[in-house]
Parts: sequence; C-alpha cells; structure tokens
Amino acid sequence: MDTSPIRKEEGQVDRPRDRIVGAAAELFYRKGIRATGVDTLIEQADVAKSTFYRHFRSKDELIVAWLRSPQARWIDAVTTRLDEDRTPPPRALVEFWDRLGDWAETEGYLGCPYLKTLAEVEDPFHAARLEVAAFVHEVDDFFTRTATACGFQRARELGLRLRLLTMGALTAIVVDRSREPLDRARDVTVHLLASWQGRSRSEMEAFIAASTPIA
Amino acid sequence: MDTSPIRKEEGQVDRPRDRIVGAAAELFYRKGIRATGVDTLIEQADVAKSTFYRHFRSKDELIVAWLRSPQARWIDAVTTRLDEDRTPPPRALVEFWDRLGDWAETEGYLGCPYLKTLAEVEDPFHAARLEVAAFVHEVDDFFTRTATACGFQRARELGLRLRLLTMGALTAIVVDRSREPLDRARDVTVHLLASWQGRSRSEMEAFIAASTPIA
DNA sequence: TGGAGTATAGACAGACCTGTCTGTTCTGAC
DNA sequence: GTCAGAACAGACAGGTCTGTCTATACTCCA
Repeated sequence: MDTSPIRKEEGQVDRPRDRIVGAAAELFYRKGIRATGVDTLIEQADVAKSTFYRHFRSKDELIVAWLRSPQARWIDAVTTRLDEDRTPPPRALVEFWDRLGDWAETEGYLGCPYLKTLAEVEDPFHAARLEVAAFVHEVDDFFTRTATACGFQRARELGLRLRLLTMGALTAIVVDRSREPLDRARDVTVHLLASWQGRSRSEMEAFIAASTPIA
Repeated sequence: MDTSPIRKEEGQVDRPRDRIVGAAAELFYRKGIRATGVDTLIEQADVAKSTFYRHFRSKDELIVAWLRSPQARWIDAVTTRLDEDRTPPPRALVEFWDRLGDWAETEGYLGCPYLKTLAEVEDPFHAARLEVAAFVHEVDDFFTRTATACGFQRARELGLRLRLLTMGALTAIVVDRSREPLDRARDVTVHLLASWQGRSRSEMEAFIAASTPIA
C-alpha cells in the first residue's frame, strides 16, 4: 500500500491523498457535500484532477474517507481526553458534555458531520449512511461501556438514552447558535442518572463527586 | 391577493401555487432540497416554469413556503390531536411522543423537515434558517406552556430540555431506522419530570395518571 | 367584444456538475 | 542513466442547474 517515499514526519507536507481528505473535511463540513464540487476540492487540495480520481473512485468514496478521518471523528477526541485525564466513569458521563464542548469550541462549529451527512445523502444504503450508523453505534458503545463501569443497571438502555440526548444537543447548538444546549444536556444527564438509579439528584451528584480517578 | 376565481372547495383541483408547494413538500422532503431541481418541481406540480416564477421569486422562497405549509408543520398535527383528545397537561408531556409517532407513522418518515433544512442550507442568515429557528421556538413554547400548566417549577428551562430530547429522537429515528427512540424519549421524559420535581419515578407516574381531561 | 390577468410550452443563457482522457513532468529506486 | 509510478495541467463530453424570455392560449368580468 504505502509505497510512497514521503513519510509524514517533521514539517513534511501531506501527501496528495491526505491533502484531498483535508480539503474535504474543510469544504464538505463548511459548505456542504453537494455544494462542494470536485473542481473546488482539487483546487483547495492543490492536486490534479487525475490524482483525485486515482485515489478515489468517485466523490462518494471521498465522503466516506472524510467520515473516517480524525477531523470528523469527534468521539475519539472526547474519549482520548477523558482517558488522558483518568476521568472516573461516573464523572465521565457528566464531563462528556464539557469535552464535547471543547471539540465544538474549535472555531466555527456547524453541527455534527455525521448528522449533516445523514441529511445530505438521501440514499439510505449509500456507504456514507452506513458509516454514519457505524459511528453512532460507537457513541452508543462509549456510553454503554461507561455506564457499565459505573455499575448502573441496564447500561445499554441507559446508554441509548444518553446518545439520544447527544444527537439533540449537537443539533440544538446550531439552531440556538449557543453552547447552552450542552449545559442543559449535562443537567438532564444528572437527572436521568439519579432517577434511573432511584436516587435523588443530590445523592447522584454526591456519588459522582465521590468517584476517584482511574489508577 | 386572492383574485383567482377558483376557490378551493369540494373536489376542486388545487390552484397552481398550492400544487407547487405540494410538489415541494413531496420532493424537498423525499429527495432533498438541493437534489430537487426547478424543472422537476414544475413537472410534478404540472405547471409552467413562468407560473412557478410568478408565484415564487426564487427556489429559496419556495423552501420557506414549504416550511410554513401544514405538511411540514408537525407541531400543529401533534397539538391539534392533543387538544382534540382534551389531554391534560401532565399526560400531554408523555403522550406527546405517541402523537409525534403518529405523525412519523405516515409512510416514509425521513426525518424532521426543519432539521433536514438546517443541514442543507448552509447560510445561517438564509430565510429558511430563520424559519427553522422560529419553528423550534414554537416547540419550546408548547413544552413551556404545558409544563407551566402542570405547575412544574422553572417551566421554560424544563421545556428547553424536552425540546433537546425531541430533536434527538427525530434524528435517531432515521439513524436507527426504528421507532424505538420515541419510546426511549418518553421514558427519559418521565425520569426527568420525576427528578425535576424531586420525586420518584413511580410518584411521577401516579401524578400523570391522576390528571383528568380538560373540561 | 374586448381586455386584464393568469396560465401554457419551451427555447435559451451561463454557470456548474462529475468523470474521462491525453500528454507532459517529476521523483525515487535500482 | 533508466524506468515505473505518480503527479501535473487542462481539454472535453454530456449532463444538470437556476432564472429569463418570447409567444400563445384560456378565463372571467365588464
């Protein structure tokens, strides 16, 4: 595969393929998938058209490559950060919203790349739509894993509910043009966890506060 | 304004303008806004191109007309039904999800028209985006009004949280290709209401069940 | 009967779209 | 120095898009 001599190290310029994906991450996200033409992409990536079609059979294939790139995969940014901070599971369910806010903090948040793709790609069997479903599944897994680690009952069902909230918050940020939805989502999370365990809100807050960092 | 002789009564065929909006409701929703060309719209509406541009200055203007049409305004379908059933406020907050399900039941639910528009129209100051914000505000108002009628504290803040959940559920239905997100949203609602009022889930369920129909 | 308003059909401009193709130049390995 | 693979530039086909425009027909009312 990687027969190219250029290794991506120190100040090295990205290889053409990476530049194309980078351009896609920028333009698909900011201007929209349909609104971004191949000519615009190759200009932004500073690449010849034939190079584009050497790396990607079609524009559709590039959409999938974009969704698999770190620029789109916000769940990685969030979990990596939670892991680095050795955030204990109960706290992670709450701080998740802060870390999601950090990711959206990067100038010009315009919505979740996956939810945007969902709305722009009509064909339900398009590879990009499958990629969206796979990503959402990963978010489900994160919540389930963390809820399980907290010792919560029916962790999967709880996780699916938190994911619901995540999709709502990511969209609401765009509509409201404000980051308040994240605070509200965090608040709902605490209420839900409390009621889920049959405890009061303050008891749940105490439980969360009492959790200690991972060794 | 309405100088046309054709009044929309008994079996009367829709006037051209209505046919155009109808075609837009169908095509914008099913195939997407950008994916639907003016030529396709006029063919579906069985209307001449100049007729189209007589009624709408541009395609953008038609997007707004679509969002204002009953076909898009699901909140009206939901509240009308709740009113007809004389659903008492506490029950309305829960049955809201069932009525939303009824609306989405109509064959081929493909997501909330407003959230789709949000993703397809990039310009944040586009008239269609303002229409989306206005609609979401109406949903907020519904929840706030109902929560107030229930006697709940901080009804506005509660309403904003329920709207968050709504946006998540409407999107999740599409991703999951299932109506389960609505059930989960309803469940979260009960948990949230309970904890919001500092009560247990079963107490809240009893409170909801005890509410009586509006006179 | 005539005229205003609304409808029809359809050509057209000018831009943009995706994907193909030709031909030239660069680059790294041997 | 040679050669293969990869990059470059850019023309091109065939289609789509929005919006304008001309020319013609219908319909209601006075």
